[in-house]
Amino acid sequence: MLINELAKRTGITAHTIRFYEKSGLIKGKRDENIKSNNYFHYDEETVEKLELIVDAKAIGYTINEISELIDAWYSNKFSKVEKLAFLDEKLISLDQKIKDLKEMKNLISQYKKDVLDGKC
Amino acid sequence: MLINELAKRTGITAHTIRFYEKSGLIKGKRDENIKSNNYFHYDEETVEKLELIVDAKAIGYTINEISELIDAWYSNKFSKVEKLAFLDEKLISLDQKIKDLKEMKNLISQYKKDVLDGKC
DNA sequence: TACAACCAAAGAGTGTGGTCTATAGTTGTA
DNA sequence: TACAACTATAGACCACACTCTTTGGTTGTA
Repeated sequence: MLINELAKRTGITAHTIRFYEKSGLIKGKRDENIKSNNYFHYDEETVEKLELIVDAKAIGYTINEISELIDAWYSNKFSKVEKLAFLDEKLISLDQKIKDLKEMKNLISQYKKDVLDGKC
Repeated sequence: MLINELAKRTGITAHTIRFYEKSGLIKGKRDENIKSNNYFHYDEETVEKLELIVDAKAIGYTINEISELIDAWYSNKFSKVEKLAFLDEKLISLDQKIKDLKEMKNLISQYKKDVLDGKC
């Protein structure tokens, strides 16, 4: 699959995909049989990764965090134990974020009460 | 209270406080009795606002969103109905964010299972 | 009165995450 | 074979949220 098909399938522009490639989040391969061009070819795993990137960005993960997450999942850079430790860390910080969001909900609910009571 | 005391109390640098002031999030007042200088003076409300800013930033709110939130709470720019509508909107988007975070938790838990099962 | 610590305002610089432009080459269809 | 549509690379540009520097002045303590 070439970059334009990948872009269509994921809804991410070719530009941004190239940016992610440059940032090390994904990796296309050249086809060695084709010498007339230098095009990148992408596989299904890349589609999965881009979907993960979209989700992770939505919750505020940085490119760097996403890169680590992809490594924990797809690469063999880390041992089983290291991968599990990293993923546990992510789960804990997600719980913290959820807690923070709930606190903000309480705060805003309090604001609402005060507005209703004409306190401001 | 002058800027340095405000900085100490909130843990935000004077520089950043001036940046927030320039961005319209907070407003110091000049003391009209003092003509030898042009220093800003801050009240307790500003401390509250800065604490709100810290919390809101932690959950990923932009300066602009925080500015709107402060207006919804402290200013008289908006009617009661407008304030309530705005705050309800914020509550809904917070719920969405919590949902997104929970989805990411599920995803990462699945990754953990796969790592445990030696699937990657 | 020297001087460190403080203050304001303007503007330059930084890092992140894109987004766009320019250039140059390749491919597929009419 | 003309030409639209595709590709890569490099680098410019953007908004955001700071962060730091410069300049010039004020205040409080020894």
